[in-house]
Amino acid sequence: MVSIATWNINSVRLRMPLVERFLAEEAPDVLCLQEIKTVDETFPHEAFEALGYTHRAVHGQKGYHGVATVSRVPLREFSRHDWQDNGEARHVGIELLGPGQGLVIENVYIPAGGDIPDRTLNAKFGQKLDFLERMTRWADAIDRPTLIVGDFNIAPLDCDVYDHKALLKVVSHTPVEVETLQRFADAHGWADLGRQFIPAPERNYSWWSYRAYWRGKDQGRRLDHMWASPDLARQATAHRVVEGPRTWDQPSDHVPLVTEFAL
DNA sequence: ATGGTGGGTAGCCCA
Repeated sequence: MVSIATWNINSVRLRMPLVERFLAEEAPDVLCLQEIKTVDETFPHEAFEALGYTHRAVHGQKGYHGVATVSRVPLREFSRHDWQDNGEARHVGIELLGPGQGLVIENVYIPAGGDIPDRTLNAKFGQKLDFLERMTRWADAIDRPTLIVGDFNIAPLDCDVYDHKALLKVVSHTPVEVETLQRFADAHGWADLGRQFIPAPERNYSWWSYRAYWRGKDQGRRLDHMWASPDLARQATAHRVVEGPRTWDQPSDHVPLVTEFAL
């Protein structure tokens, strides 16, 4: 069995105590982090190594964005894509070398897209859609079992948000984003593991805004995803959303997902 | 009724 987790940590240095608790409790073999907000030189390598996570691929950036994949099983860095061609660190791909040998894990942080869902008024929204289009062309050429995980910043299904109608004009749930993400899904035939194991319309959220969480109304959205190649999806044996960390001290606004594979 | 919270960086940008 190989277990793989993904978590938008929103500053790995600030939240290392939460990461340590999560690793102690869930013990995934591989953890894919997004929004580490630091570069390789200031990444908390020692803390991960002390817990046995001695393998890593860090694609960091000072202050913003940044992704890292850490592991207690051997891996090698496989690729780094810049689908906006603007230098932002939003992807790192690895290949497992020991248990799960040959599996490719793509760790991605899709741009949030700003506040206004109109590319003529908000360049960030256009950049988000363009990022997805370029990912789609890339995915069309994938020819080996691959798992893609991360913060997609899109909640695709009606039941992936607390109020579908109210969020139709809110970036993360607009029809044009959902349609663009669907074209990405179709390009490789990705299986959405979150919904393979927690079928619609069951409640399934991974993010609650800092602004609204205090209201206590469970106004969540499913922005984080784990998608598998068709053959790999059949080897997935369990999947869970670990909501506990959202209630821990100084939490990320996202919670981790974990999938287990019979590999 | 158009706020609210949070992180990193530097004298605001991003989410």
